[in-house]
Amino acid sequence: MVELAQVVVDVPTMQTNRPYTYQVPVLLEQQLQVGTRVVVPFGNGHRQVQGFVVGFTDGTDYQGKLKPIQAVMDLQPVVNRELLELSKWLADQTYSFWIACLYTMLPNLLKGKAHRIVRVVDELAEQDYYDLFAGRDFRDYADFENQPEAIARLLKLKRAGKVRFDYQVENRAKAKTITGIRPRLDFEALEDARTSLHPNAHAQNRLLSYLQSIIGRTVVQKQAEQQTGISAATINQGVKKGWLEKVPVEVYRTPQADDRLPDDHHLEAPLQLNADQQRAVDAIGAQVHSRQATTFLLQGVTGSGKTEVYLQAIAQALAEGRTALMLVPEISLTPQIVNRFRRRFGSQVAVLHSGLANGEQYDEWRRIERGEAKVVVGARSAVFAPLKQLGLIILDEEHESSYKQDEAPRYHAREVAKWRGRYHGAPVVLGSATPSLESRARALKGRYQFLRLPHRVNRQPLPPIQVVDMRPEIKRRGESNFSLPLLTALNDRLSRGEQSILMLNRRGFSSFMMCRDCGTVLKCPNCDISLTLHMDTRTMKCHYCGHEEPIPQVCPHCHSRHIRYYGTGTEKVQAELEQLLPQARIIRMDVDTTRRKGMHEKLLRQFGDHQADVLLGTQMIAKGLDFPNVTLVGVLNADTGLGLPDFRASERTFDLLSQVSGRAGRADKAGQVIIQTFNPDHYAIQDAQHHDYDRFFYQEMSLRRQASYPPYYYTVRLMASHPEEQEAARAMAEIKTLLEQRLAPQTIVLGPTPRAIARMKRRYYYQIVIKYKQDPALHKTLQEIMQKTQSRGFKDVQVSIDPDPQYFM
DNA sequence: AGCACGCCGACT
DNA sequence: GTCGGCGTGCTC
Repeated sequence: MVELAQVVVDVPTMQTNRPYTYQVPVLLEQQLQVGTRVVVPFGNGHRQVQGFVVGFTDGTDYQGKLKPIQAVMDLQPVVNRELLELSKWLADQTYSFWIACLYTMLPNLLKGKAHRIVRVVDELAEQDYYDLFAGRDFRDYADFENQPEAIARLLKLKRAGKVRFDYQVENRAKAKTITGIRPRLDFEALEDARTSLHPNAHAQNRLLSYLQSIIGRTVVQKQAEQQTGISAATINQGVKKGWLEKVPVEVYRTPQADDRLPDDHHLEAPLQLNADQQRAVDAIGAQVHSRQATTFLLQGVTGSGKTEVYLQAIAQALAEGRTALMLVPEISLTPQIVNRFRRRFGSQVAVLHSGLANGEQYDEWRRIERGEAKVVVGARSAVFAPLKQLGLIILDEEHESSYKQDEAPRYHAREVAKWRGRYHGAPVVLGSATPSLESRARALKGRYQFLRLPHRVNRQPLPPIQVVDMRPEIKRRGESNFSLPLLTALNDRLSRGEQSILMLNRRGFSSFMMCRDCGTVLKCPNCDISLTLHMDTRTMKCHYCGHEEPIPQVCPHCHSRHIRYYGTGTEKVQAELEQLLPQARIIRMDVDTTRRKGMHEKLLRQFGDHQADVLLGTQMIAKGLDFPNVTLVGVLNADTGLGLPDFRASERTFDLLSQVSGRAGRADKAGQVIIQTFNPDHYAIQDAQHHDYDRFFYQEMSLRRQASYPPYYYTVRLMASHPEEQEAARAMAEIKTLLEQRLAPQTIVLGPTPRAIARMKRRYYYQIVIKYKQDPALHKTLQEIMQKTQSRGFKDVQVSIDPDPQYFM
């Protein structure tokens, strides 16, 4: 009985979203395993694609002739049984392609690159040969991109049988190697060589005795040269004479390890815990020990020592011979936490996030896969780290929306973590100072085990928060981003040599160009949204599609010269601040100043070294920063997020304000927080002012209950887009009819409505929001919709389904 | 996705 | 008549 392989191919469409059956050539039988990548022929012609072996079978219903697998790309499976199962579950839960889920779990380099090669197979006309192939007999098809005439000529030649298209899947995953040297002779033979040397050949003599000292070992050539002073030239001579050979040595591309970190023999000792921390560590440790997949909610105020609880719980998992996963929202923003883990656990720590270079990402992944790294610190996608024997999973700042991926597959790391916890019998700890309403509600219901750290470790009170009503300020002093109290406080810090952080809440706000005569706002030609002014590049940019154009001198509509920019951008605030406080040194941090790799860390280091007095930035500065010299935190516009049409607007505002407040007075100096707002009476702002999470929680819960929103209801968002607005609307109307036929009567279907940004990238968007408590028909119906929208009735309609969406705009 | 097949209008 | 446009269906 011949075994056949089931392969999921890299063709992300609904029609091909299932395994295909292939023959296994005898030569490949040994290497082929479930979870290895393969190259398979697919479709007509000579097309080949990458695929994953997901199983073996001995028969198939398929009537046609089975094709053989062409090549095996991996010596070892790249997806183990757990992750294969997880990928299947993920595809089902998020209504996405299995192949897309597999790639999401793996480092980028494991996505093969498909090359189309155009090969000359028959005599060509002189002109064609010269123009298209420049004297060679093959070219990469990609070279002809953006040359439609050339492509047309190639297709013609193909039809005439003069050229052929070949396919090649390139395996981009390669280990980095450096040169090592290894003796080829034994001690006596090297000794013989030495005695027959010319007496003047001192260098070679030294080389030979060095080789004698490293018999049976391989040494990195660079190291050998440094240690012994022997030159590369001498080593090359030795190779020629057959004394030694050069061999490639595999090395890991390790991401920015801080050189001040200790080696594994001088690791930092655990800190003394207070009673609350100890109780938390004990509770988690007990579940690690008994392998219970309990979910904990660890709610601790800023500065309550959550991280130390994590570290000690992880140490327990390691002591039990298990591994641990630590997730943080945006790791590139928190280098401090990575360093803290490295100081405690040394080289057992691997770091995994999308900011790494592909090579680094791949190498960290392999260290984990091989069991060399036992603790993984990483962002969202690190939840798929191939750790075996997982003993503990931690999600810090569990309320952060960045744990939800906002493109397909739209998974939430929290749910994946719980799945893996169940698989391994590992507890999951959700940590936050301001838990999501969903998590806190589950903790109260007993679905999660609730742990609290109500006290700060240093026993310092939380900093006082002053709320400044901007309405009278504006009346008194005119348009300004700075109220008098804030300005006074800034001046005060400046004279005392202390530092300040200023945050501009830019959500839903940016600087746009408007004509003062006719009111025309400069808009993106592809999207239904105004263009944003970027002074650094002196262009107008669309934040949605990337469209860019020069800053207009006159209004494109009425040709008036009175075209100005409005809105509050960080640049504009910086300019105003420079005028008000000319002596202050300011560092601005936003998407523009941190675009370049490493700029983030650089700016933060500069601020930490007190090379500036004020750090001015957007949301990105709110998280995890810990600068002892910062005693003032100002929020310039606390409420720009409140007006958004999103039921989580208040929650986000409360989280953000609580978060930034924690940045002031972390060490022995007392801190102060000033929040400027036009809504001083809003409960989100008031409760943040009084550090009162509970009050906010109950208030917000009652609103959610009234409006039937999470955590009382679950939500799903469906989106459809089409280049023609009516087509998008029509498709959605049809989907709505289907939903109403199938779903339970208690389920609420809202819409279809045009999205807040109705047009993006030349497509019109409509959405439907489903709210439900329990609906046995929902899952099947949504799958049916994904199928149905492939048919001709939905030509050019793109439909996406977002379970538990984080944003509704 | 990428390709072949097949139907239709526009051209040497 | 044939060339090439695009809509349709299939890929183990």
